[in-house]
Amino acid sequence: MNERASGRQADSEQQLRRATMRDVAALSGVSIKTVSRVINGVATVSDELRDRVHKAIAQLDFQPNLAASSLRRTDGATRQIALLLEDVANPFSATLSRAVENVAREHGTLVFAGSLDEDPRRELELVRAATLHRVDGIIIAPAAPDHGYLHREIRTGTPVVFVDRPPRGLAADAVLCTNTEGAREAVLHLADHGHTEIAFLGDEQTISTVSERVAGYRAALAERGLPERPGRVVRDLPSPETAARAVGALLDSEHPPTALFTAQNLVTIGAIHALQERGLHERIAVVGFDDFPMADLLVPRVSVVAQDVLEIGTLAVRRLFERIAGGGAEPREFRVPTTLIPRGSGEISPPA
Amino acid sequence: MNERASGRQADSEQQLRRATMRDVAALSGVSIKTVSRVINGVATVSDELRDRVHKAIAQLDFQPNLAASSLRRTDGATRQIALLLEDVANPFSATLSRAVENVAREHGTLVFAGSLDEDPRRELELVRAATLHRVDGIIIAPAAPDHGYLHREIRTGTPVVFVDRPPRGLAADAVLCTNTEGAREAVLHLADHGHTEIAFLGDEQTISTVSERVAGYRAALAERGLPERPGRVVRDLPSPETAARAVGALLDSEHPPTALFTAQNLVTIGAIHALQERGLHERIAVVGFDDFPMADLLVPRVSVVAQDVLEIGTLAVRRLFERIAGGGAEPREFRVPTTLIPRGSGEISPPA
DNA sequence: CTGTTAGCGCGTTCAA
DNA sequence: TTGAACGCGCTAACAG
Repeated sequence: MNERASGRQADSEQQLRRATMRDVAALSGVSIKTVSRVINGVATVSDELRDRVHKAIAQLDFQPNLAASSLRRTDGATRQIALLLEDVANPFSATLSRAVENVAREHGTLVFAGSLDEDPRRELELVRAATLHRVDGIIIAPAAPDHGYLHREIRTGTPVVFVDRPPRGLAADAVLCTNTEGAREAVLHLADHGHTEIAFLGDEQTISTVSERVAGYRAALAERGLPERPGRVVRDLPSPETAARAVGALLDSEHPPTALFTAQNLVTIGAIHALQERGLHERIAVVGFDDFPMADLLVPRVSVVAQDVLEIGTLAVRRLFERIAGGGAEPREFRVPTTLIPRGSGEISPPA
Repeated sequence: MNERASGRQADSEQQLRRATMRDVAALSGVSIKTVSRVINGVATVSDELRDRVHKAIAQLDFQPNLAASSLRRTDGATRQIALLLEDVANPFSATLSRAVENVAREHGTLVFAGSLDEDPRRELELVRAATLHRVDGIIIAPAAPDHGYLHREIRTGTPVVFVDRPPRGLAADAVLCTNTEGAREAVLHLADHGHTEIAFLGDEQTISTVSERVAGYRAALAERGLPERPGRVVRDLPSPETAARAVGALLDSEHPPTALFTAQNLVTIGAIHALQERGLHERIAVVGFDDFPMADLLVPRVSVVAQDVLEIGTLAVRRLFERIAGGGAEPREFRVPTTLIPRGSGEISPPA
């Protein structure tokens, strides 16, 4: 009765049964409910009983079963949230993950991390897995084109906060960066260093993100009275390799640009590769959207418009916990400002 | 009865109660147990009842409560594991995290990710949190100096697999890389390019990791009949800044090295910074332990001994699921081989 | 301040 | 093939 019929042990030792509240109650000679009170820090327990219970807990190494507890509890909180990102291995997602963990820790809650890989089906799967586990809330950098399906989760008490990309077909909180303003600032920066021939290179992850950045690019050109030449806006570059090829094509065109605004991380990296291969990395100006590790070790150092990823994550998770606590405010969109970091590549002048 | 007294809704709509098996049973006119059988794919249910149940499930959007289920089921599996890493935001941890997620997904289980920050107390906290949630298993890149406290968890049925660093004071599975052989190969590589004055720079995260790498360094020197000059082994470099200073000191010393073996990521980056500042990055050879993003965009490209992080993570998580399934084999240490990647910085010859 | 009863949502046991 | 009773570990509502 103190062991289980299982082959799980690593050696020949018997597998131990975990102590329950009943065991603690029996050992300390109180009722199970008194143990519960002690565990939950309810004040109405005499010092003597509390001591006895604590001793029994220590002796048995009792660890309360959180799942059983939240099953019974009125608020039903499970003290776990889900964080669904593009890919936990990329620096943006990884940093976001850390920010969320830091705040979740203050709330005594654990974080499920999952990768969507830009796959809407994967998004559905992971959201479903999260609700099966009855997470207290979800933070999501979405891949799906429509999020109406989340309405049901929100209505049944699982708040959802979007990061990086806004919800579609659903009213929900979102924490985004200032895509348009950031892109505009980058392109103005290039223009102010004398460039009139500036190309835009972007990926196609989310139409909203890319289109906001294109809008910023165009706004900057318009502000400086620069024309947008045909073929200067290249999108749909899913990898550094395709980005490198696109840069090659631009440079080989009739009117090659003298500056590049690369609207995403991997695109920036691909562009730098292409420029290095042609020996043009000291002649063509580059400003990238999103900072990346090592950007200040390259030659030239890479100027970027940086997102404050920690701030985005922190805002998102704080908002989520407000919702979990019962905040019934209207859904809101938060915008975290970007910062231009001049390091060298964006300050290259055009050829005289 | 179909709503809850809670302020959680985002707008003025009523909060919905989640459907339970009881609701499904009532709507489809069968017993709760039959619903349970359908959910769990037990064959002994007539087609007609199964259909009725499926319809009711769809109509009510019923999602079984995994926690309640595992509370009752014999194996007690919760379909969640914990992954405790140095810092989910660093590339090594992030890649490991992705490998674990990929395999966990095949097993229908979610992954809690947590950061230890080299803090033993944090390790205890997170392991405790994981057991409170009754995770099915734990993968850990440990920070604590002793892991005896985990013996109890393993005995109560929570298997633990170590990654990157071995357990101490505990017999448990571990997946590590070939630190000694990798370091040896790096230093032999430098020696074979003509270097006789090779310095070792390392951090101090784990004595075992660093000391294995030092052992490899010394083995290589011995094999080539090279003496180890005093002061050539520098450890305890926690950051790129301290590493950069250490490189400066070495270069200013009486017998400056002509090649550096940097035994950890951040140390490598700090060393490159220092060399760049002195304009020596094309003259002093460098081989780093651990690959890092952008290593092939720097000038010169950085030669490294790379760990196969995906393989380490995959092995670890596979082993964990074997344990969860009840594999009672002896604890084992797996070693994943490293790979030397020559890119330029390690092939610089010493001055004639 | 303490204990008793009931039941969260579900799987198991066993009888029909 | 189906269902009733029971209990997993815990907390809520009430009684004393």
